[in-house]
Amino acid sequence: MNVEKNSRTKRKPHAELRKTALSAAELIVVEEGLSALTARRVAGDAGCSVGTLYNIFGHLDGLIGEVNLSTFRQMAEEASRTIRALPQGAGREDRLAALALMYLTFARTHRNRWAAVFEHRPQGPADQRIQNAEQLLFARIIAAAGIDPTGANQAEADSLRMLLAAIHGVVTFAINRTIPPADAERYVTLIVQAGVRGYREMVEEGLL
Amino acid sequence: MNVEKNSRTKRKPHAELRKTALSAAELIVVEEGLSALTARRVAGDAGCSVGTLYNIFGHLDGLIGEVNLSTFRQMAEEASRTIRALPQGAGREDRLAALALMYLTFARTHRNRWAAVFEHRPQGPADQRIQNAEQLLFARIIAAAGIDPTGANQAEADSLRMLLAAIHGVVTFAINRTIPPADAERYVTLIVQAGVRGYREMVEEGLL
DNA sequence: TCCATTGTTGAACGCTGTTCATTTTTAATC
DNA sequence: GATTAAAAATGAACAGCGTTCAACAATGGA
Repeated sequence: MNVEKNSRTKRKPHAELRKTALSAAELIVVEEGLSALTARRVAGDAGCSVGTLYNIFGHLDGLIGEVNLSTFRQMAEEASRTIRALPQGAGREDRLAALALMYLTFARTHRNRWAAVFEHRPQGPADQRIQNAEQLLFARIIAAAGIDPTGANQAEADSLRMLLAAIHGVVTFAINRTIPPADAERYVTLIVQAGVRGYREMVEEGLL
Repeated sequence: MNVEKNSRTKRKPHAELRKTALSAAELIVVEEGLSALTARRVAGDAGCSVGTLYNIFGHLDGLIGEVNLSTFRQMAEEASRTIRALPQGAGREDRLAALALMYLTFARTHRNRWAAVFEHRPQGPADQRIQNAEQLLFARIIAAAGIDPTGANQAEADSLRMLLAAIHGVVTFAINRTIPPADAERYVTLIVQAGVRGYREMVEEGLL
């Protein structure tokens, strides 16, 4: 029996309600996508009022940012797992291909969460914490590719950054434009190979 | 009975207001972005009521789709212009690089219009007319690259499609993540060169 | 017990897309 | 012109959105 709203016998500490609301929000995003996430819906699922939600997160953007940050961390963890699982003697091409395939797999298995990261366009300045998580992920990938992103290798690191953007583009099209799964994996691998080989060739020709 | 079988004007009764509303909508998107486009705003600018707008376009998605279709056609025309301006003896790499740079330039000079195409996520099935325009643009680019997209060259056309997705990814990051203009152009060119050369190398090695 | 502080609430505000009964305009008939 | 039926235009109304905030409840010393 649901005791009326006036009965606050089970008061939850602020931190706990925060976690409850976040879990509720994540569940909504996972199951129904970002567009289903509304303040009233989260409040209802978390068992509090909209006002309380705003006391905790300030704006709804703050809550969404929190969900996306969680997604990003999950992705970073997945990347670390992939890197650790690499064979000892794997070359740069194989390493990057493995990471690119991981990204494709992540986007597919966590479709709504992944999409939410790019669908969400906050009004104000970009969330610093998400940018930090993003940079950390990039740094790990650059390290995994065996590149020291300082001094003379700056250009190499930058070009890898562009390769990652390219992979993101291919994955985006693979997700949104209904490309057959087998093809998508082949193409993601292809773009990595083409990128690495094309880059190597240009270095050898002295074009870079 | 109102029977005017021969009257062309009668077939599209809203023709004039439709154009006015569309121009108003495009202006709003260009100057303030897709998020500023609301039914009441367009109705006010076009000098009609919201109801009339819905009589013409059905849903707001229909109006947005119309704006995006216009954007796509503009882009396709720009692509044709770029292709026509190519030197006679230009190779595939140069041709695709020119088109990729055109895409980057278009995204930058028509930022809000370009963004609207990808920000808009219609509920129902994808707009067939936009998909047609998209396919036509792809076909032109494939032709410009000197590929016959039939029979044995199918794989080559498909890999080019993926290269275009990659370019889109790089342009997206260049637009949204504030990469210095000079770098963006360099990277777009780079990804084309790397893609073409990497692909060629793999063909020569018999990997494809 | 009193009180200041802190946490919670939900009605209310202005906005959104969308609908539809009502009114206005149109055009063919008399 | 007058009549009239069909077509087109209207805008108030509805449900839902993010967001605010005066009012209320709970807490923890004094």
